[in-house]
Amino acid sequence: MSENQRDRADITEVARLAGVSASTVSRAFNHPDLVKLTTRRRVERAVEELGYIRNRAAQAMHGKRSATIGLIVPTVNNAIFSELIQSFTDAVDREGFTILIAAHGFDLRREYAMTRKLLEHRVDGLALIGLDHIEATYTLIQRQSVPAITIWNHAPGSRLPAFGADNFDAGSTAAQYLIDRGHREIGLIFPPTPENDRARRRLEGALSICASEGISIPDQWRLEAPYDLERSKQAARDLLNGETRPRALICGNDVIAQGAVYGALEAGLTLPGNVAIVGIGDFPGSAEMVPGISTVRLPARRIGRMAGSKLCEAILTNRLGQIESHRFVVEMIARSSS
Amino acid sequence: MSENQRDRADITEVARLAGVSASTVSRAFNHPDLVKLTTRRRVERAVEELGYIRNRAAQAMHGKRSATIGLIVPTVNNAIFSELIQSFTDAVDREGFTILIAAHGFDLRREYAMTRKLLEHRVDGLALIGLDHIEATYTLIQRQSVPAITIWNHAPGSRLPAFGADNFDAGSTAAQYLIDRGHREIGLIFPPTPENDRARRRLEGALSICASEGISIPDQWRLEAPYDLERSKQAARDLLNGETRPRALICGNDVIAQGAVYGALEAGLTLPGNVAIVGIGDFPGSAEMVPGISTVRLPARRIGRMAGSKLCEAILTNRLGQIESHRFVVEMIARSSS
DNA sequence: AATAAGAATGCAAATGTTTTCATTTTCGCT
DNA sequence: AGCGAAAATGAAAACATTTGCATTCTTATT
Repeated sequence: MSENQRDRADITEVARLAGVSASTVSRAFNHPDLVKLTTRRRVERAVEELGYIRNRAAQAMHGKRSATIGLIVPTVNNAIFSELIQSFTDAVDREGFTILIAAHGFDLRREYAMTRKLLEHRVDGLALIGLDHIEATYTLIQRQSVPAITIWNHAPGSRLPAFGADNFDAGSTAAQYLIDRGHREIGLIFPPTPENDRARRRLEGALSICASEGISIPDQWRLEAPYDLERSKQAARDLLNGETRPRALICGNDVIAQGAVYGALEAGLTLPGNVAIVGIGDFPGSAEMVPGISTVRLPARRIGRMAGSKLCEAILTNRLGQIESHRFVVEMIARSSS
Repeated sequence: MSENQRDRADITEVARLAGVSASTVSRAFNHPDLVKLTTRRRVERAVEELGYIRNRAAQAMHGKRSATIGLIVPTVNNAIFSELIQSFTDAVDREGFTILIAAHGFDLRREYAMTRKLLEHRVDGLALIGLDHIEATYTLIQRQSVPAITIWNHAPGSRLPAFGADNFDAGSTAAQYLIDRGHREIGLIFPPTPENDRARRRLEGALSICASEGISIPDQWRLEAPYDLERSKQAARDLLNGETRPRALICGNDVIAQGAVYGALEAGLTLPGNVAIVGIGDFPGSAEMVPGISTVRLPARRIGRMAGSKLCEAILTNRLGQIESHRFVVEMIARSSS
């Protein structure tokens, strides 16, 4: 039985109690300057007494904003995007928006489905990670004419405003760094790249530098591992236990680099003596680890903050479609792993 | 200029194009079995052609569900909750719900504000972390009669259904483990506990075991550090560089334990020879680290999955308010840090 | 004290759906 | 063919707000 007595007060009840019309209550919330101080007080008291909570859904129906922003990420599972998500969330929260979040697990078809889902909720803006998306996702966003941005990678000619670092640059920076220190026997551990433009660009950057320096990387020194400590640790162990092993390792990101360092340590190698390892990202933990991980810093917090505030700004000022991309510079951080 | 021509089709346009009434279109979405196959096809074609996306906000206004669930966490920033969030998100996604997420930074007043915010969006359910919340938050939830659960800690007498482990138990398990191995000189590094029931219970658990074993812990061996690698590393270094140093360390969670291990390594100590370290949580990375961190496992994925699916179930079947708490057992994982 | 301007408020329409109830269509039988 | 039942559809009300327009109340000015 237990009748679900959801007696949530609505605006008319508040109005009745305050002895005003519903319009006035609405105005008291949305345009407080239009209502006399004393009545505003009365409304506030009624709101308090009834425990009224305004209904954003009903607002949103009015062509008003839903005050939500959709954020679609590959995963929230590890350190990769956590700083980014946190700073993005903080930035939009400051403007009164709430995040609708969805994770697709590096599957771009699922990403499309989640995009649809978030659009059903009439998010006021949308943020995706990276530049690789299926055509359907792009056209969906375009047709709905919802302000959308892309975070984490920056490349010329991107179809949506992009806030991120040039990942080609990141990859080549890592490679150049090792080469500058005299390394020529270089191995690579990267995740699958077909649906991951960030990793792909990094890999391309690293390979292009190697090529231009006349360094070729044998196939058995090019391993694939997902962004997962256990798997990357295993990959590194495999690579470093081979009869011929590279003297340096470029990793697709810092999760892989962390795994690789552990793998190397367990294989009884010393860093950087026996093998040098560099990562990309400068994730939480990379600085504190012993040995600290040499890495190419992507300024996640700054990227998230700017992406969030620029998106909000575009929404609030109705300057849609003219969000300017921003390229963040990467920086090589040398630590003791290399 | 650039007239923002948001020509988003609505249900009546779809109806017009399909040559049916709006009701039929609505039914085609919500009760497909009630509409003839051929007209359903026609509707689908119209939907496709117009790029129509249904408006959940308008649905929600109908007393129908908003199909969103609010998740309020202290932080998404590091590894603490990432597994939990991911598994919770996956679980509710499977049932067609989307997550509205908010992070309050371990500030329970902000948590209250975010709770309000999410209720404005008419979330169908709400999940909070831990049992410490200000009174206003509890009454708010009660008054709105929104199904709400609590994740991560389980303690008798909790005011909301709780899905989590008994953190007192976790703390005492860690202490008992060290004591069983003959340790009596034990130090503690915990975060501030006033607004953090999980950490508080763990600390109480550890202290109670020590007390019952006749072990007293001097004040200078009890340090406070937030869940932050850098700070906890520093704390551990301070502690272990003192003229008298403990031979074992219990850490408030694995983030602190990881920092402590790094601190110990940098202080030139060997583990577990010079100092044994145990954490709580078994976060990602604790197993892979070298040395691996001995820790009390809290089954984050299982907790998140069950919490998500139980909450959805309650919402979908309208069995609100009768969600059953579930206590997950903890398990000591011995690795090489102790 | 009368008036005009401006401030404050209320009325009613509009928003995009879902759902109940009524009506129409279809279909199987005789 | 015609009937009744069942299936399919439509009309209209309802949901909780916002807002344009109209009305009423204040206040300052003469």
